[in-house]
Amino acid sequence: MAASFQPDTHPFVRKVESIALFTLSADEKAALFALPMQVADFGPRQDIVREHDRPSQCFTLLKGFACLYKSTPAGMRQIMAYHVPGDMPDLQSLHLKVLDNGIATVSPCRIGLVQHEAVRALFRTHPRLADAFWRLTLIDAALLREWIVNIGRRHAYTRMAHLFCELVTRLEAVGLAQDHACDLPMTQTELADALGLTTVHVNRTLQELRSAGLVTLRGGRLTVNDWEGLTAIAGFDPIYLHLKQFEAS
Amino acid sequence: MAASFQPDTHPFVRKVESIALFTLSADEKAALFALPMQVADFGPRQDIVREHDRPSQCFTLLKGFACLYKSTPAGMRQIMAYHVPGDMPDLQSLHLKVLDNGIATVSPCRIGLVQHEAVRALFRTHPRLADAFWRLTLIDAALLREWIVNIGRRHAYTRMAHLFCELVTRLEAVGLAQDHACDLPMTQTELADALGLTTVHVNRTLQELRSAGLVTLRGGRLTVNDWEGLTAIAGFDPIYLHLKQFEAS
DNA sequence: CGTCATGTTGAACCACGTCAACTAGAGTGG
DNA sequence: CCACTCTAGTTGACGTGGTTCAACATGACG
Repeated sequence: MAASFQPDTHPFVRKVESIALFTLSADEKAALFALPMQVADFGPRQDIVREHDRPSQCFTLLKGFACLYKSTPAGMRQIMAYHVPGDMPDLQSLHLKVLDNGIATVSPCRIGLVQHEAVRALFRTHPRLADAFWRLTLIDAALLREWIVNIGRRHAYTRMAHLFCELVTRLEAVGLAQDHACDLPMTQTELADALGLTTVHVNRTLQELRSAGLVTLRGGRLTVNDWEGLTAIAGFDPIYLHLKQFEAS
Repeated sequence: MAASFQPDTHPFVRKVESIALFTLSADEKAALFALPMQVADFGPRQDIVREHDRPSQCFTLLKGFACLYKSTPAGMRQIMAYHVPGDMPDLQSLHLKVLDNGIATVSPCRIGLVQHEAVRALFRTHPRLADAFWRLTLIDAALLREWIVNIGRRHAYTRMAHLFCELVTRLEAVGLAQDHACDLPMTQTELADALGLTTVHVNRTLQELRSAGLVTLRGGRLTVNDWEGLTAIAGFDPIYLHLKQFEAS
């Protein structure tokens, strides 16, 4: 695995640890860390995999932001999910032969490629990890459900607020946000593709959110100035993120 | 299991068989069929499970149509998926403690309840079935991705066309549609909730599709009069359904 | 100091929503 | 067999959130 990481600071190990419903044994952690991983670097706005690919490997994001997207025949793009370090955006390819979406970088990214066969071998020696990985894919699906609600039933203003709530909460959970502020390297065009809006309208909506004193987004950095207000407007209920902190009892 | 079914005609057994990437052994089929299942009946438009439930069992749809939905604080409803006989709409609850969505019947439904523990026991004795079940949840997630694109980037006319393409294709795959015609028991209000539109606009769009000679929907029955035309307008690419027929290498 | 991507603005337009009334059928009861 | 009711579907007039197009501003970079 990447020499630059220790077992306890490796983003993917931490991610699995943070979502597993059981406490990982030292052995399981070591096995995860020992997954043979080929590191690769990508610039911003590059495809990592494309729709209709038939990959024999999957990857984990070690550094940077990536997004999952599709294009319509009419030439429009829709982003369906954002991924942050520790995520494994194409884990689904383990059981779905053909990719039904592309994955692109947002910022420059470092990824770790893992052969499907290595993952399957891991599951054979450590069956509990298969459950944890399954749960990873189920949490991703839960986010997709909330995005459908967000795009289908919220206006631009509350929709954007909700997206920011989600991103800040997720980034805080992996230590990439403090005090409701985080790096957010996407352009307004990409935000538009994620929200099902146009660039122009994203721009105006962003200004509304700013002049309402809720958030500022400039220079690739998001600052939430009024977290209470933002979550109230968005109607943000973090249950769907299935973070352990919201799932207690 | 439900006395009224034989192993080879049981909707759920057929479903698992139809999506598994391997051929089920007689033993595996028998084990699936032998899952202890408690049958229950529901009238139309009833909740089967609710958001925030913490179920210790999941269920398969034996008869009827169901939908997965969420409500916003503003009181709007968004349907995120439709489910047909053979599906297991809340399989996710096996690894996610808290449900982040409700599931309601559309038409009268018969369901088969299965304890989580029984499913886990099944996986222990038949490990390959765990892979097949995982794949089930991944296919559901693939549909969610396409719905995001549909709602985010298509206009009412093409959006509705796409939904009809999906439903007809899925229903044909389980033998519930012939000649691009099938029962579709949902009201226009429910269609609106699925498409992120209002009832009024669904009504008008439906009339447009009909007067274009593409489909007719009346009395709970959908008939596609011009399949080529409908798929062309919708830009329908069935890859995302991950049916084996479209996945052949 | 020019170039290129990204962000910003204004004015016109339209897809879709809102409101409110009306119609059609499918039970139900007398 | 008809009146009563309830739900689903239909229609029209009007309002608006978001798009479109096109111009202009800004800032990073070489």
